[in-house]
Amino acid sequence: MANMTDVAKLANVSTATVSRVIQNPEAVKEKTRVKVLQAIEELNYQPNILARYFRRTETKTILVVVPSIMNNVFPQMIAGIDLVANQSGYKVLLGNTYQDPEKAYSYIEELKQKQVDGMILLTTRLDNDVITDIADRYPVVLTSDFIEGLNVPTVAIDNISSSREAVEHLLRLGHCRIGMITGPLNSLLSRDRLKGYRQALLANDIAIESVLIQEGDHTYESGYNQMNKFLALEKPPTAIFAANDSMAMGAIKAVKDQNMKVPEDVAVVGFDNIQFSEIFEPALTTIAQPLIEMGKQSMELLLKQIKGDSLKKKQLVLDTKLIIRDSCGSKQV
Amino acid sequence: MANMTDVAKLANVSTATVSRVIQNPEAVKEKTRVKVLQAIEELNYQPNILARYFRRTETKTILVVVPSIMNNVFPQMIAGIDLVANQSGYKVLLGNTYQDPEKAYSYIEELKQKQVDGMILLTTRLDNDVITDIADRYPVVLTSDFIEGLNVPTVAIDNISSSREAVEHLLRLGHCRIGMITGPLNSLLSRDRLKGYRQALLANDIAIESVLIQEGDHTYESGYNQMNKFLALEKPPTAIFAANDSMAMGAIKAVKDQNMKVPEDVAVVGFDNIQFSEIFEPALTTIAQPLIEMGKQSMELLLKQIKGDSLKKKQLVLDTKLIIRDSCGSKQV
DNA sequence: AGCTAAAATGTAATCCATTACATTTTAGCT
DNA sequence: AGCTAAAATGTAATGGATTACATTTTAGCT
Repeated sequence: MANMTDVAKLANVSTATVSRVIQNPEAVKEKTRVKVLQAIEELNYQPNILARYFRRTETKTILVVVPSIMNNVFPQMIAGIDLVANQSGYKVLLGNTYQDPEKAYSYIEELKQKQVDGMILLTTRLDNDVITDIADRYPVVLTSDFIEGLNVPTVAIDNISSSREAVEHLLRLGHCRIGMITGPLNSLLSRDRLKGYRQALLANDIAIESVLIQEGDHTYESGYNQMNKFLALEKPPTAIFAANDSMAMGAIKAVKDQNMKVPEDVAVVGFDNIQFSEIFEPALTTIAQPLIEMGKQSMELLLKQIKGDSLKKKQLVLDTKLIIRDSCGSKQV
Repeated sequence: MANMTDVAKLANVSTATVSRVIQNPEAVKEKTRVKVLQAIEELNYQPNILARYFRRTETKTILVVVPSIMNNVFPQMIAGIDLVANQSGYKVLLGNTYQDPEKAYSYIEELKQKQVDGMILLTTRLDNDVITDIADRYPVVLTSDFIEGLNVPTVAIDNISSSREAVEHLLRLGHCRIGMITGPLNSLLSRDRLKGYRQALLANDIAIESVLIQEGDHTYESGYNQMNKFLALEKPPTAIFAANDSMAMGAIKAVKDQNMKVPEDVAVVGFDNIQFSEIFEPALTTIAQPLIEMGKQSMELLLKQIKGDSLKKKQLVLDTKLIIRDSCGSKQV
């Protein structure tokens, strides 16, 4: 494999000139440029990227840390990230944590060791201090989990108001006994969605009943199981807000298995708008997150940091949208 | 940031010794090792990985080329790859092609430039010659698309016999007018699944009718549309083999929309066993691909190549499994 | 032609770990 | 003690692009 020196010799110039032809062609006279280009062609020269990375201490690679790529929402976010990254000449490294904070910390090491130019955290269970610390020192974007009080670049949705909107939709349809199946409450995101539920009820003078709040774990099965608890109640709820679509589907399945109907007997609203929620029967009424857009914006925000631009807006909150389909039985908004 | 020379000075040894302590500790006397380790500790030294990569011409990174990460089957394969890669100290770079061969070629460049140590292609539209060529020169694994006649390391399933099995299942249930919705026939995978369908019918002395074969594009919508064509036939098929689960679901939806029932009026069998096929109603009878396992095995195969081991078996064909659920209306095997 | 500023090019240091080869130290033996 | 083989350590070259700084060339002007 030919190196830069070979090219320089053949073209009868210095390596500096060859380098300039590659990096910054306008800085080289037309005539020399052509000469160098010919030499490159003739030797079939390709710059050694590893040498460049080493010299420049940059890798044109960013790391996306994700709890599990098999989870429905992440591939879309990653697709958005990848799209922008590609346009800007960056590569995307995948970091599965398998929910293990240990793993997450190991990815931070990669950032410290400059193996990557930046990092996007799609949700996290890391210590706030740690996040603040590395975000201070390296390009980092937090996506999806907005952590109040943290001054870290973030792209998120407003989980509280979105949940409120979902519940308000049920209220508007006349439901006043509304149950909620939450996500794991050790995560802020889950607590926020619960908070939105509470706010909506309170604003409508409906008392919060703790029997109407069940904690799930975002799986279809947990939605099924928690719904069964609701149905076993003396006075079951007439509507359910599930903190994500998988649980909503599980809940609906439980209703069906009791020979009852959705939305006639129980209305269900979900959250996420995963691909399948449209195909599911009844088609799920749900809160749509702009997943791809979130990915894109995260990458944009990261790029700005990498370039060293000062960020006017560090925290982006994107709009969600209530998608009305069939699981709540309403045609109007 | 301290470098190796700093450590060497502090520990009063040469950089060679420091390097050995890191790479090959047994080669260093206990006493010196401790001394060096202390110096490393004291200076908070971390080796410059980029320098190492450069020097060694290896990056401990592999590239996974995927048409679109948003497609249902790929995240699972990637998860399998990632698992094994992690265990072996490799990182996974994501290469979305967005179905664009141009993009795929650009990823091959990364391989050539030694930006990655190896590459796993999850399906591809690349020229056979190109694949053979780079597989000759670099560690490469082809996953999912088994290309006959190509002597390239491959992990795949037997699409032909799996499809045959799916159709035989329908035959066993007494169907003799069986339609097929294929994938895009410019892909070998799709043609193989069609071939299996043909073989099953022929083996049972049933003539192939071209009206009973419709080409879809793997989307839910195409399944829906092609099914409608079948239903418009004078003598519609009583059973359908869809080349993937999404199309199977679309087909079922079309049947339902005509106020007919699955499996009573039309039996449907799919392919892939995506997560959702279990939740879908009726739960899909389908061919399960061992996606995670395929990912794992691909990575193992790649690792062997990277290590330079000779491959006893270059081509792995993993078993699929017919998962009988409700969409064909059978309880027996 | 002669001068100057700007443009183009060259020189050589730099980034830092790795490793082939050379040298020194150690251990085991008579 | 003296010898040898083995173990441990050191020396210094190497990988290849980048770039600050120095030098040369060019263009534009009087």
